[in-house]
Amino acid sequence: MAVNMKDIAKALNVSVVTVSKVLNNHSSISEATRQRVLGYAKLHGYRTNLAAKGLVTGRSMMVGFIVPDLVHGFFSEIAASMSEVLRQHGYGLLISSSREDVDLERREIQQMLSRSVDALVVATCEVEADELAAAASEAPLILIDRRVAESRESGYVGTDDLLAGELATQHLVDIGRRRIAHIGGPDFSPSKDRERAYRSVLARAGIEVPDGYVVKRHQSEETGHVTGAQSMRLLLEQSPLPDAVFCYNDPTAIGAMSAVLEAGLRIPEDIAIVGCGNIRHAAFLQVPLTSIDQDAPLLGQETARLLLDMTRLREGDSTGTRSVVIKPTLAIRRSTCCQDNRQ
Amino acid sequence: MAVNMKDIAKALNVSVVTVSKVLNNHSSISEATRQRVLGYAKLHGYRTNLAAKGLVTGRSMMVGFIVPDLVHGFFSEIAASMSEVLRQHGYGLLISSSREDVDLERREIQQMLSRSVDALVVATCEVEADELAAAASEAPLILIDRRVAESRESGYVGTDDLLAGELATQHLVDIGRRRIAHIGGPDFSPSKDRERAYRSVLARAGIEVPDGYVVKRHQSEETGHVTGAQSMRLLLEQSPLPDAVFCYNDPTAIGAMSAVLEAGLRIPEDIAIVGCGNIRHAAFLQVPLTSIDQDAPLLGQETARLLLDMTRLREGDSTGTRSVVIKPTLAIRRSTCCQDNRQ
DNA sequence: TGCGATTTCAGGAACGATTCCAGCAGTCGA
DNA sequence: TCGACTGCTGGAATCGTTCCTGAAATCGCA
Repeated sequence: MAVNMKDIAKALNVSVVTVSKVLNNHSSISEATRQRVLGYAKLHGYRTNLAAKGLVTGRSMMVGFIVPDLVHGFFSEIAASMSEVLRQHGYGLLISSSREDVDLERREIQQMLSRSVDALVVATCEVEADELAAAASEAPLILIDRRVAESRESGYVGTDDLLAGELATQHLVDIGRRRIAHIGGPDFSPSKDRERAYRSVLARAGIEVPDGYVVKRHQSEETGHVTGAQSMRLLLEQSPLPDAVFCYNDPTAIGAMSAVLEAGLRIPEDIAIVGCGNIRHAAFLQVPLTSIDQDAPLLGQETARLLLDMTRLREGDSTGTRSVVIKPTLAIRRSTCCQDNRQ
Repeated sequence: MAVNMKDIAKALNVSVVTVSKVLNNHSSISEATRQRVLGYAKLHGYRTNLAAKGLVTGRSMMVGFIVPDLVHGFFSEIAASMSEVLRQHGYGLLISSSREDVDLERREIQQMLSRSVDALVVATCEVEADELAAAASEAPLILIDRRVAESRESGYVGTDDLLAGELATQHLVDIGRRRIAHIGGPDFSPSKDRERAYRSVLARAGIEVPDGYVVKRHQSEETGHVTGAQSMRLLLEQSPLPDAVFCYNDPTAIGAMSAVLEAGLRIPEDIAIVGCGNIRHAAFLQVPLTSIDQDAPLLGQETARLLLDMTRLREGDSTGTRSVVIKPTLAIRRSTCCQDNRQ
């Protein structure tokens, strides 16, 4: 069933080269042959074999995307919008999940390179920069969401996490809270920056952060809301009790909220909660959740753009920027505000 | 930087064939050469070029997955678990979204075939079976979630949607509701089966379905909760007012719930709601949502299994079954039950 | 009519790997 | 001493494309 160039060439009594030229819109082919080839190709449903094409052109027209968790709405939203832009440029998207496992991430990067992707997008859980630099030397690499210390070699697309932390914390200060706690995340740049901003906003406002007010738990296996609830229970043992919590992401905030409600306290009256990520159903939670919107679709689009730039770079036409940082915004809802401000 | 077999062969003064044999664990290579090749390969970070390998073996070790919406948790959960199983067998996953667009789906199928995937998994929005059959003749095809009329050629993995509809509706009957409405979905097998089951359970229970009690809206662009809310508003104009609604999926149910609450009615006291899909945060919604659990991770795993079977099929070793139907279960929460039964 | 210039096409090599088959030492048995 | 066998290695073809070089055909023009 599958027709290839050789078949067409044989059937039409021309050479394979001629067929190739017609199919790639090269000039220097007579209109008559052109039509014959085109006609036969369409009739028999000829389809380019991209693997073969890639072998000789050196471009597979595929982009690899490695995420820590595909089910996390943040990443799937990025994947979706990225894929959409890439598709329009003829690129396919090869996705795999590292499940927050450093070793697996390494293997998957190798695997992707083995499939000779034209570029690699990684939301890394890898701390060492060498491995990534090594990968970057083989294919254009874009780090997404999580920045790594020395990523000179690679591009970066992410959120302005300092601003994210600032918006969230400042908002809590603005609504009059003074005992503001924080639930942090794993040791990657986003949570570190968010925590840093949290501390500096409070310092600027002259508010102290008691020792037990910052909780971080490793969330290797369990999903975010489980660790969120556990962390919140720790905070509920503090005295004085916090009157607000900034959670470094939404799943954590969801867990925190359920722990607060279980303890018989009210949101936001007793404890206000801010999350980060603004997941799809944030407005429909037990208490509609105030959250920092990172605009995941935009992140995906910008990544795709940068990617296209970087792959074109080989062809000499560099446009410069290698790093895109997107400003987050605050979506205020019931969890920090007595008036239901559903967006 | 990139080392290939030719480089290794040249450096070690052996033939490419010898290198290939070592790397593929062929016997009939002396231990000495074996070690030399292996050593050199490891040292220089040799990596198989899977595109080249695929060209000659005819197996690209990639599976294509086409979904209507990547962001929908149901599909991303399937993708994640499927990818995990496939990964363990050396397969990569090429994902793309059809955005519920028949034309786009067709183009993406062609694109995947052009990349010579070893198998294709499609949650189709196509109603005509011909195109799919054509695709199936070129690569093993598995339909997922949505069944198409005559899919002899292809495999199928999905939920027992009749049972899903039955569980949901029967549950509403069991808790004493009698004015049970339904919000249906687009014209694919899952929603059709769920509606069919809804009607037959009610008929069996001797409960009538008034004319305006079944609402269906096209949800081309908007996300589920928007159409859910719109549909619910239509139901709220009915008289007598329904005292329960079975929504064909969770996003719709979320929208329906918010419309009910906005109208100043209580869930479940005035109107009970059942969804389907049991999305990740179903337990943390405004009112924790009773939902039909389709076990998306299991669906993904079974798809991967079936896939592996089907690709092995060429090699003569067929195991028979081409179709897997998974029994859903009922997850009862507040939206149908006054006692908070959070799982 | 003949020559160079120009269009139009064909052939061969390459891309990186696999696979089939042949060849070449050695070793063993007769 | 010779043939057969075994163990190891290499040559050549192949997969479907693209790219580069070169040849044939056409044409204009002297």
